[in-house]
Amino acid sequence: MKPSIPKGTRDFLPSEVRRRDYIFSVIKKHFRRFGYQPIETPVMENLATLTGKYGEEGDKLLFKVLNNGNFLGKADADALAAKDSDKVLASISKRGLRYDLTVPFARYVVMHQNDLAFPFKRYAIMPVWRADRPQKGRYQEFYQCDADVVGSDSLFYEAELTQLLDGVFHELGLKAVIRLNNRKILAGLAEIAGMADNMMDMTIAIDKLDKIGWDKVAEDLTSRGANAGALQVIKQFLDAKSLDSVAPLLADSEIGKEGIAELQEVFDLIKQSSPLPRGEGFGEGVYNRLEFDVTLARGLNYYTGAIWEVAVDTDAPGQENIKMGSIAGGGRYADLTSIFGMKDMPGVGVSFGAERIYDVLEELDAFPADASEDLQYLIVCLDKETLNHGFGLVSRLRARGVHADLYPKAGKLQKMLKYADQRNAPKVVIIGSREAESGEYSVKTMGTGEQETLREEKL
RNA sequence: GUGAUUGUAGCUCAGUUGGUUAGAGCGCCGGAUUGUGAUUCCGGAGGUCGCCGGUUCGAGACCGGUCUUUCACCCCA
Repeated sequence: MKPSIPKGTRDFLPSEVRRRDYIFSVIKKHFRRFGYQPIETPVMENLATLTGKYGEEGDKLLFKVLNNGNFLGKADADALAAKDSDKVLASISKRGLRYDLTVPFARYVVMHQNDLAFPFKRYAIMPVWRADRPQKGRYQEFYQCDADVVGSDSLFYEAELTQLLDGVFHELGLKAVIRLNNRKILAGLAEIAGMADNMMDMTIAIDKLDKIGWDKVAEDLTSRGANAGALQVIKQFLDAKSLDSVAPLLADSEIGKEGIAELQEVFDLIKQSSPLPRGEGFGEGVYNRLEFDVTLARGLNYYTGAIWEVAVDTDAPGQENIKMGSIAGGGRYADLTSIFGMKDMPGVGVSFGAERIYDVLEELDAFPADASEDLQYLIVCLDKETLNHGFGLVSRLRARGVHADLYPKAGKLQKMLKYADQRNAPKVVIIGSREAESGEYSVKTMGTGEQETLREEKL
């Protein structure tokens, strides 16, 4: 049979895995730096845990796991006869693959509340699955890197998560633009525009402003039930670029004013407490561009306060041609655990899209050189008699912590050097009868082709 | 889920209005060079033309279906 893998999934070569590990390790380092602790949850959750958490669209994108055994025998016969997939589902599938890391985390917090100290800060770097139609930068299996804190509504966390986002992209050498908004501001807008009942529709429409322009957004809004008065209010709102100019427009909305105050506090905190060296960054207290963006809506239903979205800064030199959606995002959710029976447990978190970050770094050729190199020495032997000597040498080098490998057959040097080249070995130790006798090894540096004679202690 | 798009050697791709034995570059293997890779020269191997069906005397090419790729929606990392 012809080998293949499912749509939207990928295999990774060793060099790719090393570079992915590099991204994960940078992100993990910053998670830990900010006091987040690792947890793990199963790749499968009970389907009931997942359904209804991501909206109607999200439910369609859940991967369902078929029950074991004679699942059709136990299926809802009426629904089956009627070919009603949605209805028959409950009787043939009780598990599903996780769609993100946040909902399983909420479930985890509720189940382990007695073992956790609140505020509880956790991170997780794990794959998630979505039955979406694949595109570039969009896969059915991909990793998310999440940091969340639950059990506090302190705005310090909004500030520190912004610093965390900033720190990761700074270390990765990627210029990013971090956009920040607050759902309460959007709620306030919906209120004064008379669209409080369909705020979701409104935010989805205005989220597309920079992509399709105001005229199309207005069209979209109208089809979603906005009248002329509402359009005017929204237009005026979207034209206000700064927090200061938005604030007066929300003077009549309690929730809107709250959102403004919260965001202002977050920006102030970040600026006042900035650890940046003098002259770094854009004057907002972080390395990357940090902006208030009133058009930022983000899809996930459960966000209630701050929302982030991070994109590649295409104004930065060398990054002009990068076309990629958001590479990180997040937000505050007032109430994610109550559906699992735990009240008053606000949370806030961010998520890094490692796959997209990989694609961007690849396109920018921004991976550090040593991210694709692992082996330090390859040992090659010219004849059978010296092979055992070579195995002794490689064993002693490994015992010292040196990354070393042995070519397992005596063969033509030509072939063995070619193998060393493919293995990306920076140095090759050549053992022939001369070297085995004297203990003076010929060591070739592959990059330059130069060769020197060294004793074992010098390796 | 809707509408497009792609698939030929390990990789990137040619392949004329349907016509003999499907090609190139790179890579791979062997040799020039039995102690020197990445550069040079010579030789060689490698194909179910994504898959299934149809039209035809004849299909890599045309038609239908299906899978996959990419893209726009929807939504999202």
